[in-house]
Amino acid sequence: MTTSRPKSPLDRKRPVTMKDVARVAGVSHSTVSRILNDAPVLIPVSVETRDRVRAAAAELGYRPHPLARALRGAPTMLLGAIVRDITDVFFATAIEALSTEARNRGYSVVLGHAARRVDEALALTHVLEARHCDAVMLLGDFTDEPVLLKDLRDAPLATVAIWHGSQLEGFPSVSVDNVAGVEAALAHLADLGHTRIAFVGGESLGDIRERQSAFERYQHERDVRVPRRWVQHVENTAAGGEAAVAALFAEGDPPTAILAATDVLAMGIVFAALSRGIAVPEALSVVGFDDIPLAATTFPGLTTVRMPVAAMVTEAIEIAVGDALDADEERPRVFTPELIVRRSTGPPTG
Amino acid sequence: MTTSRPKSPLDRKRPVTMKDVARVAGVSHSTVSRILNDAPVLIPVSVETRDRVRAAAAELGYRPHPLARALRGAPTMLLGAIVRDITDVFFATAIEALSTEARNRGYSVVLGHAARRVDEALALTHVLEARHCDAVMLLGDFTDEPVLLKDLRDAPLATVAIWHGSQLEGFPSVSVDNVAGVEAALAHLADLGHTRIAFVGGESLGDIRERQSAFERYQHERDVRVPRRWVQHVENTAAGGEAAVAALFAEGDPPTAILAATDVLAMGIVFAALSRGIAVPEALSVVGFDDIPLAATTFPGLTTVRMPVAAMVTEAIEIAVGDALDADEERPRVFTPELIVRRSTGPPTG
DNA sequence: CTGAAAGCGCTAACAC
DNA sequence: GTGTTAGCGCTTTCAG
Repeated sequence: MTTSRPKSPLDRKRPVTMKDVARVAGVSHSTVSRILNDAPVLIPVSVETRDRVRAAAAELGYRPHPLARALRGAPTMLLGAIVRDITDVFFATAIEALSTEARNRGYSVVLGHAARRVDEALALTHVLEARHCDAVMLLGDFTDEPVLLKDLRDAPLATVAIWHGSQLEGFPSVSVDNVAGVEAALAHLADLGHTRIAFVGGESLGDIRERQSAFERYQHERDVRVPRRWVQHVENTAAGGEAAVAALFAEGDPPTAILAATDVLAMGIVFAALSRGIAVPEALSVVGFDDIPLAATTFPGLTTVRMPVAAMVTEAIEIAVGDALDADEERPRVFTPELIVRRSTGPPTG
Repeated sequence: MTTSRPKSPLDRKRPVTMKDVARVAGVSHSTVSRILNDAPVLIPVSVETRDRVRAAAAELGYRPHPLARALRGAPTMLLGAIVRDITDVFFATAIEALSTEARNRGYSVVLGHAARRVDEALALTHVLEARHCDAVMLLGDFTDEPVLLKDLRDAPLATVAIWHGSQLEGFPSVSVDNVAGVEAALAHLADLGHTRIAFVGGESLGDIRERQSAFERYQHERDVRVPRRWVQHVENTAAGGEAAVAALFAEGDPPTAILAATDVLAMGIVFAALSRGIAVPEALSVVGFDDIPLAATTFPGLTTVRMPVAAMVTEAIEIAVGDALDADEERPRVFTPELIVRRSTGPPTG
């Protein structure tokens, strides 16, 4: 009796059901359910049967079948995450945070991976119809995937948008105060004595766009003339950073500091600068945005605007599945980022 | 009729069921099922009814309920992915590839995120019991989570291990030929004229360990004496690379080339070298492992051993859910990596 | 060609 | 205390 294995790898065939447990324990199907779900406090069950049933369940290696439960109306405890590009380090970090926070609440994350499908129309058909999530979170900007958004809007499914720039459009959203972040960064550079500051941004989507306008407005308000060349649009990769540096330092009159729209870009910039003998921060200060893990461990450590990723993600989950059932709470939650000063910024020399 | 919206955002309450469609179309429940599932080729259905039903379904915005289907034995089309650390760029890339390949086959990926839970015993309880996946893939080395592995082994669930070092242990596995990769890298360095080669590796898990032994064996076989200091163990981050460079160049007698166990490390090394005025590749050649996206775009481009990620992931999916039902196909599939030569390696000078 | 009915595994009234 | 029953939404015989 005690030597029987709960389950051999071979009976992968038919999973053990409650009925099996019931048969072995010599009770009914529903009694098993009651016991295994700990309803007993309310509806008393004899200790004896309980033990018998528990033993049987253990012996057979019973595992509840979540689908059947879900069919009865129980939540699936699955959170859909549709992310633009999980290859982007920032979003990978965000997914990790999402996964962690979700798990703390008993949820798991299923990846939507909408990323650039041509048959964009199918995105939802797959993500939604086939995957029973309790809610879905949009990570990043999806304005260029209107079909997805429409489907989501029409679906009987709680959806919340995170980092979708600030522009809400039918979904509750969680975003970051890009203006505050940019201002903190620029104020820091100004304090150090910089006046010749360039901006480098990736694709003009959501947050990136906001950061750029914040930059331009800030400088404009202070009557700082920013040469057109000092606002660079490149790919949001390290290579993009390299390209930006190339452009910025091609002619004379280079900036003494660069505000990059993301840390990935910033790292590319630092890398490119170092490799052409431009000392950081002595000859060039660089500040990034996001505070991805690499930002701290890279050398020199990157001064950056930290995104409160965990808090934002937590809030999003709360909105999506939380008890805060304030119906149409569509007002955006905006979080304030924090400037982290490391080694990549310093006073301009010369 | 034509102006009725399929569904207002407000009836998030009760999803439209087949019964609803049936009622509207004036047919039975099961007829709807037949039509909407295109069984009609075999079991003919009058064109008229079909159209009527389709119209009704469209009008009501009917969406099949996947759980009910799954309950009937249909696969859930969900693939569990348990990954050590999704923050690791390499694994993030792998997840992306997995997601893409999975989607090509109609599957979605649910993130297990086993990463370092103290209550490791619960891992499976959550990952498995609550999430009806058709199969699960283990990405990385999990030898330090025996409970997880045991649960998985006992579960009625196809599991395949990818990048778990080579050591199979009860699961079919897909891995990479680390020996071949290391040999290619070392041969390349030797061709360039290097003899003073160091190895830098992260935590001694799975693949990393294999790469280190491959390195040691290769040198040993050629009677190359490797000072103990030339095999560095550091954190698998850019900071780790920095630490390794610090150690390697602390005393005289530094190597002229470094083989890093991962690209992240290699990047840290290049970064650290550049920042202390050690030219790459003139004064120091660096080769990485993995070929993460950053490797190509970084400056200088990283010479590295490319991991055939997509192919490996595809194979894993094939094994897990494919038709290749060769029962106990537990022989490991091993893929051969390919050396990609970029700018971070060159002949030693001086 | 189409309807009735059973049943997937589970929970929750509602009996006894 | 415990068994019976119904039903979640869907597919699938089996009868017409």
